[in-house]
Amino acid sequence: MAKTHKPSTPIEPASSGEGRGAPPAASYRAERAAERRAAIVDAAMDEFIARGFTATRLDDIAKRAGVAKGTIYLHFKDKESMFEELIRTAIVPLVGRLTGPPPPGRSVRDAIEGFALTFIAEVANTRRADIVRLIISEGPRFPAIADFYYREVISRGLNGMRALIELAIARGEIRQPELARYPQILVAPAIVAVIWKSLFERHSPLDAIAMFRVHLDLIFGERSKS
Amino acid sequence: MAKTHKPSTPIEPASSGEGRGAPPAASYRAERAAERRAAIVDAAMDEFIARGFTATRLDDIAKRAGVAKGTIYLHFKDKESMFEELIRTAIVPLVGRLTGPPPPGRSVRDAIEGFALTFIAEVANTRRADIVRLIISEGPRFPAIADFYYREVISRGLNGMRALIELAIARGEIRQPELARYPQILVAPAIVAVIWKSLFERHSPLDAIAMFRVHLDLIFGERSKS
Amino acid sequence: MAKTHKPSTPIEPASSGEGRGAPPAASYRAERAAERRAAIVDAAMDEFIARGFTATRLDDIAKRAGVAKGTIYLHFKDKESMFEELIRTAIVPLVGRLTGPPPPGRSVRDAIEGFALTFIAEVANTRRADIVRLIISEGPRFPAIADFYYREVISRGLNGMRALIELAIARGEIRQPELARYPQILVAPAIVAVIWKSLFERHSPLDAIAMFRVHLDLIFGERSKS
Amino acid sequence: MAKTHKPSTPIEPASSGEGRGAPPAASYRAERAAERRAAIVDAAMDEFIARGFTATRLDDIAKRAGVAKGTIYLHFKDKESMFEELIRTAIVPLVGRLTGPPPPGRSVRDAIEGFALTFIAEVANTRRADIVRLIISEGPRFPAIADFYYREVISRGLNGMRALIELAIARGEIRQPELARYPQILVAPAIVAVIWKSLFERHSPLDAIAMFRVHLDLIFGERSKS
DNA sequence: TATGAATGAGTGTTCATTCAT
DNA sequence: TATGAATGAACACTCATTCAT
Repeated sequence: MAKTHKPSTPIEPASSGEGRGAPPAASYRAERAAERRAAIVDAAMDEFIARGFTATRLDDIAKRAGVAKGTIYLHFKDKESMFEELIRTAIVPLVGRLTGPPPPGRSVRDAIEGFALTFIAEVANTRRADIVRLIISEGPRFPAIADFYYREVISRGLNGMRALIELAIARGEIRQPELARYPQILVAPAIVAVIWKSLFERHSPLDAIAMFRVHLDLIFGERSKS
Repeated sequence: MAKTHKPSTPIEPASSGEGRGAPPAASYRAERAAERRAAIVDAAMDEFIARGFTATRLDDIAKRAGVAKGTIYLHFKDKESMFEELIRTAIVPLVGRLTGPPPPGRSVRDAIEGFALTFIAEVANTRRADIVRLIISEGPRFPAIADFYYREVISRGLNGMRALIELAIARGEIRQPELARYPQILVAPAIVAVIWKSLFERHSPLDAIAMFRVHLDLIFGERSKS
Repeated sequence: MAKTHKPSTPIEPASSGEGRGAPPAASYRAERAAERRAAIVDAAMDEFIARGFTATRLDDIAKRAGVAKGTIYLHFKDKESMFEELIRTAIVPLVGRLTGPPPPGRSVRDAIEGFALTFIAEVANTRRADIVRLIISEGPRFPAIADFYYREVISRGLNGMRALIELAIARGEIRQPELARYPQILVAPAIVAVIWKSLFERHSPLDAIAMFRVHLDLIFGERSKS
Repeated sequence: MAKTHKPSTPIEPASSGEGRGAPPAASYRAERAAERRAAIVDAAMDEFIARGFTATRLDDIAKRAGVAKGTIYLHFKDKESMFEELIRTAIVPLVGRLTGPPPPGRSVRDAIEGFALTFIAEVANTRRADIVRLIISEGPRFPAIADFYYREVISRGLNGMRALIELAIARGEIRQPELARYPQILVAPAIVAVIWKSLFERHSPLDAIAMFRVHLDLIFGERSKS
């Protein structure tokens, strides 16, 4: 009954007409609404992750969020659009952090390793891993989600990776020019780690970071020191 | 909507059995029962793949299989055991082919490449890719499936891979001894290819075989010719 | 699985055209049919008693009788007529014994006591008690059964009782002439005993015979000795 | 078909309850809920009486009660607990009236006759007779019902009767001390009357009250006048 | 005659969605 | 805005009955 985890995503209220700078006194209602919405989003995420789209009951979401069932319909048109909106808002915040900053003065390997560590720490080892699994699960039934995800995350991410790889090739860090054609190879172990966590962690724990380092050694050549 | 693929698994009738004094030659009844069962299995696989476990309706399976709803219950106890049995019988036949034969005189790379080509041809580019996705999707809700799959497929497969890697290290084909600790790296691109096919093939087709060859180049060093 | 109780009623084969004196050699089939029918009747009785008409499954009857489900339909038109026929054949044999013989030289009390002891021994303390309960249960839904039972058992039985009561009044054994108008009073404790056995025997066992003797004492006056 | 009787039991809403700050006066919602629940209880009683537990369809109950099928599940967990709860609430109110008040200054016979008249008027000649028949019918399949009924009704009722009988013996109204051991005899004709009404009233009407008076004459001796 | 696989209408139960309060 | 009782379509599963063997 008790909710112990924090909302996975910062949510902005979408219902009221008041902007950010509305008088704080009058916006009490809007704040409450935003809180409720956040609670619903958070509860829904948990339930969808645990049961998948179809098997999730709005009743359970409402109970977990501490609101009445009807309240959900004040924030979302129906179960399906709630799900789609959830997936969107859950993933977008990640993209900026992962593809955003280009490499400073460090080696490309360090940059990629930094991204990978961030990804593994913030995705593979958190509830977000299950969101990725959820996208894999429900994607085919929600073309809109697959489309959105491909457009906003996959293609951007791969382009970012490709740019890094090309830079590394130019710098001589990577000697496999073909790799630029398949940036998926670069992230494949991270994807596998995410799936592994969801399915087999209890059968045999996996040290995603160590695995990824070995993978980088394959690509960049073994590290001299460290 | 059209069913064009062949039944994914050869199924033997499990329930009927011929009457006491029946001629040992396959009786007409037993044959018919086996046919019906195969039709149900095939139809169920299609539906489960298309909709996931919960959203699949037995009515649709029956309609697609061309039998009455009640007939399903002559072959399976309930929806859940049907699903579990399907997953099992769909995957097991693969394992033998993929882990079975140890490398003859060829190089380890050739052996692995052979396996990978088989895997990609028979899984990534067929309906079985969706079965893998189904396992990823429903695994967490069907611990029995995750258990079975880990025991029968994953651990065996990884052990096979590890043995090959160690052989390659001994022979000097691979220079990264750490790779033996993470055989997952070896197969990661194949997994990613499977997922890609299910979700993004229509956004951007992926040449799984070419990708895997680049991956092998990373591991074994670039091929001189070919 | 094993059937240990004996068939509750002697059943005559009703299907073949052969009379009783048919050549014993040629009647093997008829005998087998009669056996099967008896097994079905017996199994059906058990199941109907245990579950009532609607909740009884023909599958269970067939299994218990050791025949195939279809075989039942060779002997009975459908579930409903099977039930009605069962009730009829189960009750009729009793009527003769209970109302049949008029009192010889003994006192009326002894005659009634003899009947009552027979009834209690052969009904209240056997499976037949449950048949009575079954009639009470299903009677309203099977008017044909209530009609039949009233005609063949109740009215005859009450008339027999009434005759006995009037005889006892004429002889001075009973001093309550009104009793002849309500022969039900005479048998009421036996009915109550039957119901009690079915419902409350495990809560508090009831000595039906002793109770009935006390009841007879009320009617005939206390017995001088015993 | 027409529903003319009043709901058999005053029911209080068990599930809804008024919101936190709701006025303590019975809210409109709570009233409506109680009404609906009463309608369901009433309709269910009718259907169960007419068809027995298994043959009764929730669809019919809902239709008769004028509610949707799902509404039933707002008040009862499932068909079985609905049935058990119905039986309980249908019987309990009777017990108080029947066993409650000990005899004032009147003769024991008058007290018992008073009880019997009440019982016959309120049970044998009303729908409650069918409830008794229902208990007889379904008791063996619902041990919880038989247990409850034995505990709350039978054992209390018999104890009450026994106390009355012993009082009558002490006062010299009854000369059969053995009767105290079988209070069932006292009520047997009432039970028989109840069953008779359900099964054979249309074949031959029974004047339960007159019959019971004759029975009392047997026990207490014939009444001087009347 | 006997079988039991196959059928499909029927039933209990669930749950997304609505709407009076 | 928030509620949660009410709805009713939908679905898993059952079982009396049929019929090809």
